[in-house]
Amino acid sequence: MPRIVGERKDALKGIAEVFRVHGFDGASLSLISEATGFGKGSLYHFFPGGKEEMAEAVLSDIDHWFEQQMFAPLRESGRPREAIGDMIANVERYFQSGQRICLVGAFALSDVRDRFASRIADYFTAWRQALSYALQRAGHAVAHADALAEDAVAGIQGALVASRAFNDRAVFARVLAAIAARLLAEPA
Amino acid sequence: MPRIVGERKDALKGIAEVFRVHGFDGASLSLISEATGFGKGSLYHFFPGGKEEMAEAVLSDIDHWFEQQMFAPLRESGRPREAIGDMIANVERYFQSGQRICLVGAFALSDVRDRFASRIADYFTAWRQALSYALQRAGHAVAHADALAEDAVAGIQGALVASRAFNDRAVFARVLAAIAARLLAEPA
DNA sequence: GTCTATATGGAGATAGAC
DNA sequence: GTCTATCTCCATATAGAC
Repeated sequence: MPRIVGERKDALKGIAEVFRVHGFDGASLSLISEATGFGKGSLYHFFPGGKEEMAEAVLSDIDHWFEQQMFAPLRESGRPREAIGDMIANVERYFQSGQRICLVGAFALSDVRDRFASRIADYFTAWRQALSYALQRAGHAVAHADALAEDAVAGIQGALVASRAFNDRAVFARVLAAIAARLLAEPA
Repeated sequence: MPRIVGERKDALKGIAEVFRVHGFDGASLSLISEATGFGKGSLYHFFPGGKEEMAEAVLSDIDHWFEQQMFAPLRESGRPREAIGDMIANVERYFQSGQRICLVGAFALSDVRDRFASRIADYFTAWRQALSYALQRAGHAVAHADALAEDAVAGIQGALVASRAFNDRAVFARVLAAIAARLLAEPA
């Protein structure tokens, strides 16, 4: 008997989770089918382009979420220092203290990087720019703000790798705290 | 006609490269066969445990290389600040300005982490300890040295992710320079 | 829109001749 | 120690009934 009628967006969260845990290559359609509750037929109905189209949709979804929850506040807040503090707290929550990795970062490190290169670069570029702009409004010179922002965005990825490597979420907390301290230090 | 007789160690570099580029799952025996010049028969003769044993051997090889080239000098040099500077230069060279990723870091981020958890943790732990010890001899208090070392080890991984994400080796150079500046700052 | 059945290819791994 | 042939399994993707 057919399940309740669904739509494309209902599958996205489950697909994202499978890509996050198993990577693009390791994300088999069986796993995706299990995680979403949709059969292969339905999945190909929603995503005729197969896994590639699923990954595009997931990356687009993540981009949208970060834009709204992380980047826009950094760009628009009247209290830039506060917005930076909120970003750190959001990072801690979103990545679950390092227990959950960054799908975009993992793709960047893997052999599918070239296939999704522009989406990956856009995500990181938007983050760096939004953070740099907040730092500038907080009183930093442009060049210094750019450097700090780039260092922080990279540092967060490093914190994720390291906390998984050490298998210790405390590592994530400590490295993130060090990044926060650099971002929130008084402008020279 | 059979090729010149080889041995296990002749295959390691090629196998490592395939794992680095394609990840554990993406590293098919065909690719490994092509990269090493050995047929599947020979590969299974050298590594009866298949891909798993190949990965163990590669990780062990990398561990050995880093121990000799990077960790031992950090632990033993009479000029710790100089040793730290050398480490940065070695990192720049080894990872080819971010064009070459860290196999251990990539494994840590992927779903094979649990399978090789202790080797991965050992590699990062040895690095962190060796660097912290050099920082202590350079005049830092133990707690500060530990924190600086952890931040730097994580930061290098982040620099690799970011430079691939931005597809810009200048990112690697800049982030690595920022890490070096923190490591070489005068002790408080 | 959902499902089952199936096509086709390539995966990891093994056997055995040389 | 090397190779080719082969086994089995599961991958992505498709076709078509409901």
